Amino acid sequence: MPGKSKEVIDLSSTLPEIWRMLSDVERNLLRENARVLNFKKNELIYLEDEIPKDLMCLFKGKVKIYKSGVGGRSQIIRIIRPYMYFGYRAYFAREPYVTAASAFEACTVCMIPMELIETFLRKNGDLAMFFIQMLSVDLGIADQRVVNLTQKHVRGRLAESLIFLKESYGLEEDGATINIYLAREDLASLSNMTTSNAIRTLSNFVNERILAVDGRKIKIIDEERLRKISRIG
Amino acid sequence: MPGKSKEVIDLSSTLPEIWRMLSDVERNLLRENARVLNFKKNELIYLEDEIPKDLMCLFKGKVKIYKSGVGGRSQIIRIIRPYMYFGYRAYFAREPYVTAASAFEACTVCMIPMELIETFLRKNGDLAMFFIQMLSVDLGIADQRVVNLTQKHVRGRLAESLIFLKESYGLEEDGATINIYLAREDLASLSNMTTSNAIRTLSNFVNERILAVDGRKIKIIDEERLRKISRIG
DNA sequence: ATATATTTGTGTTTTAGAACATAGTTCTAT
DNA sequence: ATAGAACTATGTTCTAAAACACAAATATAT
Repeated sequence: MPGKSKEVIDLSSTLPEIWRMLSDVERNLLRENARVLNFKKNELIYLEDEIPKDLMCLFKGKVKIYKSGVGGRSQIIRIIRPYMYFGYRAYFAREPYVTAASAFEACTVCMIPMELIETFLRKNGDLAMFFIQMLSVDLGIADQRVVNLTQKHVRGRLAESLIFLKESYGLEEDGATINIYLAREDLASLSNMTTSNAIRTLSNFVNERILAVDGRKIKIIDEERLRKISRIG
Repeated sequence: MPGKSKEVIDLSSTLPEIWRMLSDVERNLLRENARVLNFKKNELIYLEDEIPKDLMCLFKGKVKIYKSGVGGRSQIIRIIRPYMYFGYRAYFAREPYVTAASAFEACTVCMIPMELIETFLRKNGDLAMFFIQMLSVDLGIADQRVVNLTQKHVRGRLAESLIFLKESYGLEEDGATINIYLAREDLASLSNMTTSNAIRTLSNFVNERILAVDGRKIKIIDEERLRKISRIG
């Protein structure tokens, strides 16, 4: 069970886009209804086929949104970093979740009832546009992803995922190590390949001096080359 | 150049969802700004990298939304049937188009300036929710599509496309012929395979008495089996 | 601390589907 | 009506990536 935190959170700084658009009355309602939950590493946040109830905002940690495909093979659809919103699409579509979400590492998530969000945005054009824009951006990314995952070869797909991880979570103090430690299996599921192929292609990149790998730590040595591999597929 | 039609269109019946949600003043504005254009078969409606300006509603005909991928290989992202809206995602995301649209067959399209739509929905929660819901449904479909196109085999992907075409455009009077005539190349681009493979797999389905094919006419003989192939991949 | 499970790494085999080649057929334009 | 282009069909070859098999290295739990 996820732990319920009772500490006081300053929503004006953690949910700035939404907070800014609300009236005082609405802000009070938000404060009263928002809950903050903690999840342990690998804990499930929501499951496929569940009924969506909350808008979620990741305060701390890393989350993967994934889908189980043909023959149980799972596929990471997107990854969430702090202060990104998630979990609202299915509610708006009036559908159960078609994806699941779980914590890559210990997480803190703010949950806000979707009913509340919907009443807010029905009266607030700016808030409505905020969600419309997020959905539109995500839909564009999904369309792009269809082409990338189906047309690029394994090297291109892995290179792309590594760059994506770097842009999402940034680098450590050394200016080279990607700031997320994934299992090879997750790297594979993000790049639509088998685990063996992720391992093999990663070793190839190391031999070609594009990366340096130490367990789950991945250092980008030659980003230019990595980007080129991603581009040409 | 697409032809500009001067005939009077009854927007209350062609754009019922939007019309219903507007005030009289807004309806007049809509009438004054909506244009109806005709496109010939294979004519381009919009192009990748263009700046999106209009919400489009297909009144007549069939439209494909596609993306050119790695090495010029093009991929159909979705297909539009009458009274579906399209062309608005990129505007909302504040991006140029990342897809192109062209007419499978002669089309009539209603164009409404996006600025107008945005001002409407900023004041109208129901209209905002209408777009939020459309985007949310489409995003769910795109997520599902990523898994289907990457994990299913050619037979599964083609079977799925055929069922999708049937559900989108329906059957002819004989209750079996899919009501759209696509080139094998388009069938391939919809199912993420090469044209040769689309042709070959289609012939296999004919040999297995799942389909009957006469040129571009495709008859579904054994829908149950087709659905099973689509399901198991 | 030690047993058990999970993850990583590598070599080998198999296969689905792309690429290529060629020919027949059906549109389309003048 | 006829030439050229585009589409459809089928056989053959080739290759990327999956599937499988087995160690070795780590992590996790008792």
